[in-house]
Amino acid sequence: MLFEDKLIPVVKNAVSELYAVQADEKWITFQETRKEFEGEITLVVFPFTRLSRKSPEETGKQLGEYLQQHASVISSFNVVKGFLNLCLNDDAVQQYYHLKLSDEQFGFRKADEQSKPVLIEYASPNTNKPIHLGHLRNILLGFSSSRLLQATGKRVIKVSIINDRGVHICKSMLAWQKFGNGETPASSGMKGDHLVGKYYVEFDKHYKQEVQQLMSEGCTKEEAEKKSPLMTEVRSMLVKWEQGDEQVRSLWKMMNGWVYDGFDVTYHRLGVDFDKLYYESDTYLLGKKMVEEGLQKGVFKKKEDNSVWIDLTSEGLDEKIVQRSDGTSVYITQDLGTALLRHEEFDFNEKIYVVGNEQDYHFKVLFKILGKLGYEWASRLHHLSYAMVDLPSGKMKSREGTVVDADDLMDEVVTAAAAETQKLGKIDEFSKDELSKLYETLGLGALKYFILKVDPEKRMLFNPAESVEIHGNTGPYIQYVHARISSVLRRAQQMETLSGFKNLSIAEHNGLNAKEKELMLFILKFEETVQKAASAFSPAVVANYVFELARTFNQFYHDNPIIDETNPATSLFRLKLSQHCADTIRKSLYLLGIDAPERM
RNA sequence: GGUCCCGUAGCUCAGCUGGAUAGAGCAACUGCCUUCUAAGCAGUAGGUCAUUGGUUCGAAUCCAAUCGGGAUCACCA
Repeated sequence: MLFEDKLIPVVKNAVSELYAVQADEKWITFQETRKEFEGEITLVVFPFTRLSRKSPEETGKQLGEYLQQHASVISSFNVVKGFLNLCLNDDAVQQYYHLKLSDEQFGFRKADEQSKPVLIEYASPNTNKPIHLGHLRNILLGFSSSRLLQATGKRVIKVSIINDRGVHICKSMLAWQKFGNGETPASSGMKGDHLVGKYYVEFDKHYKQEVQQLMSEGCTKEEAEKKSPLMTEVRSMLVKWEQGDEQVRSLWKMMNGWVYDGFDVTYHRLGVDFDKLYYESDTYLLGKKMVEEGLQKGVFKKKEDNSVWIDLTSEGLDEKIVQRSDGTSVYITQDLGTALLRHEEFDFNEKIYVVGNEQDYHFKVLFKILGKLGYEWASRLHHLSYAMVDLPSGKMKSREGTVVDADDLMDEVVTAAAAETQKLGKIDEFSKDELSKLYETLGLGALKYFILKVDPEKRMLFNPAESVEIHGNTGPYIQYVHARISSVLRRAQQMETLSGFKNLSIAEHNGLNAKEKELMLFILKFEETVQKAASAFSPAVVANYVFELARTFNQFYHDNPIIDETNPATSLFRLKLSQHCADTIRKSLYLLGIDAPERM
């Protein structure tokens, strides 16, 4: 809460002077004054009534008088029931505002290059199919969180682990060999990840036919799935891959290469990136040493069949296998290995895994095991869990073809943004290139905002129609305010009387009106919003803030002339305020990975 | 069945470290553009904060139980 540091000591003094008691900070709760009352900050007085032995109203009055006299930031007060509403002194607000906003980086902390980094892992796709809506929430969340962490002064390293090996990719490879007729992204004009995805589907189709066939010959479903010649071939392909068979490996490299090219296009269009990519084919064998180590330490135990387990029943969890009876590693073995590898590589302070909440249990176990193995950094691992994305038609299911493809989705939102923009027509001054860039900015702005505004741990409903909306609580609404302010600033720049405003370090103004003051206070709240969002790993906090900020500006704008204001001092003041507002919107959107257009 | 997450307006979501008469947006209805971008602003209407009990001066917020939705408990990843 703004000004809280200044007010808390005064409240403490008030309590000790008035009631001869040492005040506990827990008793002091400030909140924003509700709109219908006068003032900006409210102190809840109920906790003090037992000290004063007076009614809440009288206690409030006593405290209010004390604060008015002893806190320079308070100009007046009023008491409503048990609430002491404090009015901030205009001068104090202006002073504080100028102090804070004189720093162009207001709200962002500089990274300490000496500090240990924070690793954040997101995206982590499989290479057998293109990126879809579910990944999108992951990627946007991860990327935005990385910016949030950076803004709080942390050194951030963005990583991804690509699940590039296993049965799934063998299925695509086999289907391509059998039915592909040498088709390539170049020959078909298809994006590589989509092409490989097509053969994954193709495999499934033929495989199902085989299973049907076998079942009609009297097999049970399980038998049929085992006996299917295609599946048998896949399994032997996987074995060959593990043995390093040259033909299989080169096919694998080629097809994965197509997929990576496809992913790059998608990431680039989304505006996200990574500092380092890891491939599961390089890491899947890691972790075995740790199993050995764990056995020696007695953390794990071996069963008769040679499989290795950890017993977490005393922690309220179950027994968990960490190595198969044939000595091969499972998912969690690999994760143990990669965690250690990355700690050795980066000596990270924290590591954040952005992974869906269906893996909550997995990460609980993973962190527990690392802790038991004695790695002190295990306590600084964090699973940034997010809930699934639903469609109006229900769950997304790849088998039922209800998956929303990320590339298609981007096309749709951009097309919709283009249509809306053309309908409104304000685009005479735009070149063709500028226009297509604007459509991208707006379409992706709508999409990203729509996804990020929802708290990560809440399930979200993705309604395609709403995701391209441009009115109300949407990305384009916020972008619009930025464009609007930019337009005013451009005009001011051209006017002789106002053109110097950009160099104005301080634009004081006598007597703030309610909207001016509200806007200043709202801009000042940016700093604590960033901190709060980062510590909660929740871009939604920033999204909600910037929407409110945009709304507040529109209200201000509606009945406060800026360059049309006849008093030049007021005009300059409002220009400066508008500029700060645009800056803050741009910074907020930056944290969400959304661009802020100068014109729209 | 055990464990975990969620349940707020017709719909999508804020608010959750306890504080005032629970807020936005969409959809519906009504006003406001010869004036800095109307992708806007203002207003009307819409609520048993799933239910019940508990803690408290005070509960959407904390605790317990119940109901509803989801996830997870693989020698899959």
